[in-house]
Amino acid sequence: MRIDVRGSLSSGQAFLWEEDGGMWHVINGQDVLRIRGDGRTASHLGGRPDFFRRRDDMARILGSISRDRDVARAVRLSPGLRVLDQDPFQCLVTFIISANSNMPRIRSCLSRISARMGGRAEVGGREYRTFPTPARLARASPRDIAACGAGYRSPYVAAAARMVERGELDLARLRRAGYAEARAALLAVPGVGSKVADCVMLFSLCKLEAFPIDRWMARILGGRFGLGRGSLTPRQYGEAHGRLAAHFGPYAGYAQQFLFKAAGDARGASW
DNA sequence: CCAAGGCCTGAATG
DNA sequence: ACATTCAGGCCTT
Repeated sequence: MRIDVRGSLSSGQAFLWEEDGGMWHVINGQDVLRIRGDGRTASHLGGRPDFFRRRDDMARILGSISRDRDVARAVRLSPGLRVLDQDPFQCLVTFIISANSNMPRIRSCLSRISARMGGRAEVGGREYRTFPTPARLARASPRDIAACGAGYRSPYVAAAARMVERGELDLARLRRAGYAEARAALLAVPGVGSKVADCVMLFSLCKLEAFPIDRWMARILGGRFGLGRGSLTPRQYGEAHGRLAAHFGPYAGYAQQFLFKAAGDARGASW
């Protein structure tokens, strides 16, 4: 199945990207990815990032998660949707900032952080600002970060950058760790709760069983899984996550992404 | 562990 | 025009 580049980029996983003459340019950490319409990806840094997780066995994954009727329908609606494999530090900062916010503001805040603190990269005759390194962001004060529009999340972002810079949070190692270990390590970061941890794990740490339950997902699955309307307490989140992981299986994160995309499309979301 | 309240900020609503 | 409300939660009491 052909990868749906636009749909995947605009499904709430990534925010620093733009379409440019039939191509997409994505800021992924210190890298700038040039993505063609068919999903073929070139790295400015010269590595071989698997941004669209092409190594995943999609037939197996779709077969597994499509045992659920709602997921099967969502897959039929957006068969080219993919879970992205993003730069972990950028992803961590992104979802700390996402708390109690909305997509346009998340994007504008991240854009300013890159514009003011990111490196420069010339790609296709245009200059891009990449995402700041942990070291660079660790040097920034909460005021600097607040000036980018992060609001009360600013000290969390500063603290997270310092933890990564000092090696107290080893994101590269967590990519190879199990779900429980990665989750525990992330929850030790200020500004990171269950939901943000699941986002970081699914979108940048290869934990395909992670199933972020945000306000949207709570509404989408509310009746079926007894999630109720209000916000989930940590205990409720844990119990719900257990039920969802058991129901959707080892690729529950993919299921979540298809459900989220379908619900967003249904209400005519403009992102 | 649970509940309630507060929180930057800005677009959308009344 | 001006005041609430609400938004992909989390932290503190």
